[in-house]
Amino acid sequence: MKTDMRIVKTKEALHEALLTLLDEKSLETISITELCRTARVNRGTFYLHYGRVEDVFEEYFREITADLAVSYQEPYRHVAVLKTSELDPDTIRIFHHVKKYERFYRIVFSKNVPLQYYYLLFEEVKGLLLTDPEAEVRVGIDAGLFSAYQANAIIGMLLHWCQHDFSYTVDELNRQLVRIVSAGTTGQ
Amino acid sequence: MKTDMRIVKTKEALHEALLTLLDEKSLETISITELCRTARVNRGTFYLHYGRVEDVFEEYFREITADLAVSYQEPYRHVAVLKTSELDPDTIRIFHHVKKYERFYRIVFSKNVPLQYYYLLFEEVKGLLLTDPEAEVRVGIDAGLFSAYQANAIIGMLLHWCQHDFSYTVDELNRQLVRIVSAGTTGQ
DNA sequence: AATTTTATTGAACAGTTGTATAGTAAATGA
DNA sequence: TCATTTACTATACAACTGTTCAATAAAATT
Repeated sequence: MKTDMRIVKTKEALHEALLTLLDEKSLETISITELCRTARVNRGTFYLHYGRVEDVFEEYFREITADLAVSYQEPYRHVAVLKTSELDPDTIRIFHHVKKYERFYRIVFSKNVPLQYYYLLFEEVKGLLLTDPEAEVRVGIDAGLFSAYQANAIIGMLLHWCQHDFSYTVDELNRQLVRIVSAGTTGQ
Repeated sequence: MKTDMRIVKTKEALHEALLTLLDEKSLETISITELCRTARVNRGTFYLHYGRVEDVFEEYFREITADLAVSYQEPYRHVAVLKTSELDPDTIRIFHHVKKYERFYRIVFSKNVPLQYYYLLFEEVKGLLLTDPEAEVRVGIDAGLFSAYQANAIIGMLLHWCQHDFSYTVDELNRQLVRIVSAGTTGQ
């Protein structure tokens, strides 16, 4: 059975209202009452679907992280983007993606926002690494631990990028990632 | 001039009350009113020093991350703990530290908590890496970006550890880190 | 010990939160 | 098209939030 049209309408109204309000103020300062007033949705209805304003934002952000995955799945020139060896700056798509949705990632990485979005991104990037064709696990290294290490390392670059107001160019970051990864940590 | 004794007393009362309440319920569910009632501090007084319950927790957590730094500064056997080369499992202290304060890190890494604590930890670990005696920056690699990469990679392991209910032993993690780092990413 | 400074208190305010209930409206499916 | 199901609304409630204020108490300064 498909979802009730009324639910779709309610959610769309809340999504739209959230975007409108985000143009004026920060996510933390948007109250449920205010969001519902803007969306012309009863506050009780809100609680039927969500618990906090942040949950509405999360619904949005899931679509965005899905875009991240999609851009990797298309096999044209973006294959094996996060291959940790034989890494080519032109095949790395993650910085493009983040730049494209910079406005959202500024929110995701802002300090008063809950960790839930961070985990969403973390899981997404880990997933990309695990579907990496070169996933020949090294002996003695825990695969889960390793992908957590690698994925979060890249997110660390994103955090740094955001902290510096996204002032690096995408190409610059691609080159830096290649250097850091291919330099490894032993072969200085 | 030193801080007023009344302020110290008020803050201690709030700290104590927060610990008491954290034994029973999660951080997000503790209201300002409840915290003040427990601490026997007027709610208006709370707003004189803090804005949210989380800010009281942050004050605590700062002491804990300070302990992380201290354990590295003592030059006995813990020197150069996060040296990225010549890494010895016995010199790595970060997993010991996190295990010691597991109760706090469970909160810091829980999904409804604001990113502010994460950044506190991120900055602390980055600081440890930057004071690394081996900080001979490789040519063409941005030092800030590199330490962000490395620091967050390690925190990625912590996230994974927490997600798996801290079931790895400290020694196991130390060994894994050594393997991951010293295997590098090129020399498969 | 007396004076000045300032942290804390208690009270009050409008607005928000989370929850519940009964009535209404709209979508679904036969 | 009609009956059934279910999402939505309006309203109400107690508790919490963020802020302000005059009064008080307790520090710091002389």
